[in-house]
Amino acid sequence: MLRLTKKADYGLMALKYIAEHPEATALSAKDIAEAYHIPAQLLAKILQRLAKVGIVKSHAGMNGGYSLLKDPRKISAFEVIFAIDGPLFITSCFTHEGNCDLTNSCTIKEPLARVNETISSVLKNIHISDLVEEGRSRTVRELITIRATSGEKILQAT
Amino acid sequence: MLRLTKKADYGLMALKYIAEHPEATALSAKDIAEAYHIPAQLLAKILQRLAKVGIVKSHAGMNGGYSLLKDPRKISAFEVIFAIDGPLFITSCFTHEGNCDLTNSCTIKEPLARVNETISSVLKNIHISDLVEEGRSRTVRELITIRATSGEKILQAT
DNA sequence: CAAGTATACGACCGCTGGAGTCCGAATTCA
DNA sequence: TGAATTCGGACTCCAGCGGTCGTATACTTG
Ligand code: SF4
Ligand code: SF4
Repeated sequence: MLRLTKKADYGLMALKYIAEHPEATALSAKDIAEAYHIPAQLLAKILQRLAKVGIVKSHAGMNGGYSLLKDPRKISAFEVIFAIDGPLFITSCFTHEGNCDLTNSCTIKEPLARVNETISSVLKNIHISDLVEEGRSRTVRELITIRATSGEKILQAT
Repeated sequence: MLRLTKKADYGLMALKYIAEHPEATALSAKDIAEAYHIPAQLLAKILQRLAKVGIVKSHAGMNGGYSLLKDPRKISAFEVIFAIDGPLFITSCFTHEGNCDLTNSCTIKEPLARVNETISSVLKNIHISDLVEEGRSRTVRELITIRATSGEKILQAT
């Protein structure tokens, strides 16, 4: 259930790695791949996707590589995942709007859409700068505070 | 990204349907399947899974079917999804503990685990009774209130 | 300019796992 | 007993993920 693709995983790792090495003007895909023992070619493709949406900048030629284009604090996990895996969400109706032929008879669609929204906002509030900080300062208390109240208490018609 | 399986989807729909019809002692899988236009056989298997974990009770024989075993308010979306799709989570390392061979070199694992935790708690706070209410009282303000603060502000070493 | 090194990009492929089907056995009601 | 129904596993089908390859292209250095 609810799996995050490995590509997105790699993408986040790579971004974190780049953010941790601001001294380098550009980091080649191969370097990053070797640092984490992940297939270089695959990482390259991922970074290309990220370059396309303007998260990262690519420098061709020797001593080339990738460098951050945006402030690490401004890059949310959401947009990274979105750029890599596309607009795929839990409901599978919702985004493709109506591929699931049950869209009208389904009564569960709307509540799930709200759950969807919730998860999205969680991811949107996580930035790769947070991941970097995570590595430096040990034992973090809480990265996210979430308070999801039980619903039925808030549930009231307007 | 982050897809919820259709089986889990169906499971939630079925449970909601059963919860909406407390007058019936038992509802056959076929009836529910026809109501939502989903394959009956598949739904049957889903309900069997739910019966196994004690969420629902199966009655064999004619006029048989399934009935809720627990209070709708006590059945969380989390346990339903868990029962159907198994312990599959976003990280894919985390639960299978160490199938991803990068577990040690990966620096992103822990933050993601926390995200995982967050999403889980969201699902745990949603019960099928909420879904039923959703259908009756129109225009619900908010089923879930979430406040995910930006992390870095809370981020402090102990 | 030419060589060498890097990314760019699309085609390609094996395989896992989700979606769905089938069928025989067990169970219960009439 | 017989009809109706669930039970449960085995099975097929196929989209999509993870990963590879090859070629085109762009840049740097000498
Ligand atoms: S069954 Fe309902 S919630 Fe699920 S994909 Fe179809 S319309 Fe959306
Ligand atoms: S790359 Fe890291 S976060 Fe992703 S599955 Fe492997 S250990 Fe877990």
